[in-house]
Amino acid sequence: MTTTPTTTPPDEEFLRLDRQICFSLNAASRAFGGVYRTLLKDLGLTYPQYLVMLVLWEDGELPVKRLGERLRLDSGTLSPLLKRLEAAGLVQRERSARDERSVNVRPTDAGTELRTRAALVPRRIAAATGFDLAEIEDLRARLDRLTSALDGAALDA
Amino acid sequence: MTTTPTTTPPDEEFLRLDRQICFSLNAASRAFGGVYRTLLKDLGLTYPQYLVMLVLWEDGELPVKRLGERLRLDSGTLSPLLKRLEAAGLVQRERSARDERSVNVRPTDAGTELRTRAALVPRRIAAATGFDLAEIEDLRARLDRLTSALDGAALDA
DNA sequence: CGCAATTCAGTTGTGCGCAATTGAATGACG
DNA sequence: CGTCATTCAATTGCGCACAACTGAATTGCG
Repeated sequence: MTTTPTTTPPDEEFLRLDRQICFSLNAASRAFGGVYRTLLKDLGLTYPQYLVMLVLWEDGELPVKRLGERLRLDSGTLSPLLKRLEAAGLVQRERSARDERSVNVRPTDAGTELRTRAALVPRRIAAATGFDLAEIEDLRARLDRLTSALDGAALDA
Repeated sequence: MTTTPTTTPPDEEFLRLDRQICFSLNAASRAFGGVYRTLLKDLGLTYPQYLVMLVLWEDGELPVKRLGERLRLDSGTLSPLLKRLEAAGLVQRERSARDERSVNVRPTDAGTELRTRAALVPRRIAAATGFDLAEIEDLRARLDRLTSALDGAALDA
């Protein structure tokens, strides 16, 4: 087949499933979910709950608002999630004294102790990917750039 | 700081949120979701529904099982999703005559017509990423490789 | 043929993820 | 000081995603 300049690759060509990055991205995200699910089962955490604990281990204590900013999640997701973590005895929530609209979240002792057990997770995840650290870092950088671009583009809606 | 061979980077170092590829991946996936949400609103489709239609546009008709294999989704996700697509008049479901356990799904005329309107979506998505086609293709290949590795690693659970 | 294992779609229950709304608390402004 | 807009967390409603289960249909095997 020679090139057909009058009918360059039509839009429909790009509708093929195997051409959609979003699909590959979505599939990779869910594949990660599966691996995390098995790894985190011992800790009694889901993957999003694990992300919340990561932030709390770093920051110690912070309002729900900041937590949402760091994780790109809103209160509709975080409120019930934090209640479950509180019910599990891993975090504590309390209204800020300075600003009673705000709720501060911090890990309990049990939540803090969980960190040492969680410390093994990243290495096992990295091993499951089959990528070396440089590859992972490169991919992460590309994905962050992608997210920034997409978030920027979403503003034009 | 010189190299400290006795205490190489501890596991805890990798617990930092900004070190987790999974988080970048998850964030990128949801950022895509946001862009698709606005783009697909005109078509009356959600993003997963759009993926289903992509497969149906390619294959014309196929059983739920095959649909799930191509999209990496199970019946728990697809059954209600397909019901909604059927209620919207975009697909038709019917029991296979050869094997009554199987249900074949195919686009209705309205579903097929939607394809021409959807043809504009991929280009607009590509534009939103700010990546050129080669970059997208490269990223897609890496992600697919990642998914394969993760799916393979999940089997050891 | 007859029975057991397998293969299907569908259902149920739990947990995100997000839009939209609610209602309390705060801050700005006259 | 009062009013009004803003800023919070929480709630509601809907749609995935996945595990576990159900029940019908089919296949395999003796």
